[in-house]
Amino acid sequence: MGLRKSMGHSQVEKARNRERILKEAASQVRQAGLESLSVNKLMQSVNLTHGGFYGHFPSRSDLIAEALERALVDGEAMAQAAGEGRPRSYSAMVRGYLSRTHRDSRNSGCAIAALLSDVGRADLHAREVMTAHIEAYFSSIARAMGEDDERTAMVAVSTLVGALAISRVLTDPKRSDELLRNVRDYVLSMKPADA
Amino acid sequence: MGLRKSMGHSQVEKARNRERILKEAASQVRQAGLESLSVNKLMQSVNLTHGGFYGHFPSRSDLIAEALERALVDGEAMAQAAGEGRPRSYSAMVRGYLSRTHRDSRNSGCAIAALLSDVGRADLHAREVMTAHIEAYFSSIARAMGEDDERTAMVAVSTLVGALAISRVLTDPKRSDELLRNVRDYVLSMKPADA
DNA sequence: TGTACATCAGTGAACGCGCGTTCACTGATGTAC
DNA sequence: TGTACATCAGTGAACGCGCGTTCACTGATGTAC
Repeated sequence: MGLRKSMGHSQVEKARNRERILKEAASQVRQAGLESLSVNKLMQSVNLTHGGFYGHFPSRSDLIAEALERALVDGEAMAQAAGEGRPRSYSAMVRGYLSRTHRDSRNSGCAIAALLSDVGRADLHAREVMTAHIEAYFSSIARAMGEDDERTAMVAVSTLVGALAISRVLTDPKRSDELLRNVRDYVLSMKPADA
Repeated sequence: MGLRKSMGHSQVEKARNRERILKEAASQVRQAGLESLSVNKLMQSVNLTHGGFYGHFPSRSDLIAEALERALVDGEAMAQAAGEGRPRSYSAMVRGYLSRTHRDSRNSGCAIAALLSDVGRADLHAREVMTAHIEAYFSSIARAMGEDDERTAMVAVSTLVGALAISRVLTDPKRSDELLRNVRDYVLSMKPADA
């Protein structure tokens, strides 16, 4: 039938479409797992046809790798959003991370927690991508704690990520809230006596 | 072609085959994720044909639910194995959980860590199955700590599970080992002054 | 113990379906003059 | 500014493939006598 409307054929439009595809892919991957991504469904959900996909990405697996990176970056951007330029305090980071809001917004929150066990069994490239973001998170938490070595920060990150992921499994909302509160209070107390 | 050999047609054999299918399914699910399970491949890997599957399970999704439960039970059995009847000490539990051996044996270790983010986005039934095992793990760790409430145990479990899952993502083996050691030492120190 | 036969565990061809990927095509874009 | 045309973003039919599931069939099991 040809083109349905006056649809975009400019280079600007192409770049915008690539961005829309990637953003949607990052969201879908975070919601349903790395391997859940379907080229057909993805293109439909940004109102394009499946054939056009290959003008933007060489293959589904390349897209997945980029979508993982994007999901991780988006998660960090969200964490810093409330910080208004300056780095957020340790307390604000922990409270935000272990909040009910974060637990309930899987399509925009921390992608480390959302894709942790998926990436643990994924190919080396995916693991490299996430490793870089985990290391960055270690540093970021260490800085916020005011520690000069990362040892406590590694523990704190393990606890934050584990607790958030577990809170998404527990079926009783009250029990899940309770876990978040308990762990939040504990992790807050991990920071050495304040400045 | 009919049957290839004198293959099992007895009820005893059927029960044994069901068990083989389920055990293999639990292993595959743990290795590659809940949704990775393929009826064809699964039956091939236990040397049966795909059609026979439906004599054992009503559908793929029923099998997945049973395989998840099995994986969780197997993981607990493994944790208790070294205990020789008596419950293992807190120290032994933590050291075993955060060992390189456990990290590297994904097809027999703790299924909570292996399937954490998968189940976090799975259907209610899968979440219920894993919730029961998480709660049991909270209790088990609380008992081993000698605590009368579970609050510290919830933190310890979050930390153990998070650290194990992260250790499977990190691409540098030395860095992964370092994480396991740091978290192990920290979690060991969470037990209140010994009896 | 031996024979006749109903049961049923497992086989393998067949089904419709959705997948990732390819490709000839369409028509708007944007450049050359 | 206006016209001619090469480029190329996006379309949608088609491909081979593996999937979950069904089913007529085979032949060993195990029961009735």
